[in-house]
Amino acid sequence: MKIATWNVNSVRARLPVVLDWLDQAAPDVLLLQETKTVCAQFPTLPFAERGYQLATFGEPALNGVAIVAKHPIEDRRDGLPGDTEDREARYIEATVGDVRVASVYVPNGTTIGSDRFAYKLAFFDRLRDHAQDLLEQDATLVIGGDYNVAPTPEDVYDAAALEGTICYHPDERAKYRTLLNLGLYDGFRTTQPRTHAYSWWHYQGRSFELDHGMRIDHLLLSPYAVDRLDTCAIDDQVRAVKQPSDHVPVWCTLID
DNA sequence: ATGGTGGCTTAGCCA
Repeated sequence: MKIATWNVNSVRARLPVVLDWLDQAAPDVLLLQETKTVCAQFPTLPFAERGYQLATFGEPALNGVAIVAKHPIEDRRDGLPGDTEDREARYIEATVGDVRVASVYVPNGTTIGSDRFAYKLAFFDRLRDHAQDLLEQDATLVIGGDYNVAPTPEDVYDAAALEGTICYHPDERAKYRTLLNLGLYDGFRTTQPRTHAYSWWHYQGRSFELDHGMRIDHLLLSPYAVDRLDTCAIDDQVRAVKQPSDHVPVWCTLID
């Protein structure tokens, strides 16, 4: 089973790029973030024409997550528990085949010390608590998404320069590590322990040409899932297409 | 360099 995650930065603006990649890569499951649309405006037809089913969770203009799958999407849940006031569409989870999958869009945090940064750290606590519940049910679990955290110095283009800045602040890295400490595995690091690779490059300047990127999109796997992990890779060539997302797909294959 | 780029929605926010 091939499972991918991709922050597309608007599914409507990115539709041709997403469909091209889908036709080439043919994943069984694609976990989308930043769809930036209400569900009624989600372009469902081109996915259906390709034999994919959809579960979408959106809001106007911002955020938005979705699960795209070749097989039936069952027992979905929209949103992360732990804060009834939180209306942002950042989490969707469902069962596809014998795997529980989730698409998560962790808040960016904007500025260190801001309200948005506090929301980001609190979101990580809620994600950790919920993942713990799923692990206690012995789920074969894959949580893919834009975590907006580069975990280690190997995951940023200039660790010294970026230390303490958004997406590479020690408080964020500590929150990300609490997920690993539950017993979740970073699929990319498990299969490629020392590869420097990025999943996001800023739109500004010549970030991609200079390879000034960060690895902030991750597939986290439960023990039963990582037992079946075969390959994990980042499709960085997708950043070079016309009108790209600032993120590229990250995918893994699980042995059936 | 308080800029730079992009999307949504329409000038300001969020990333």
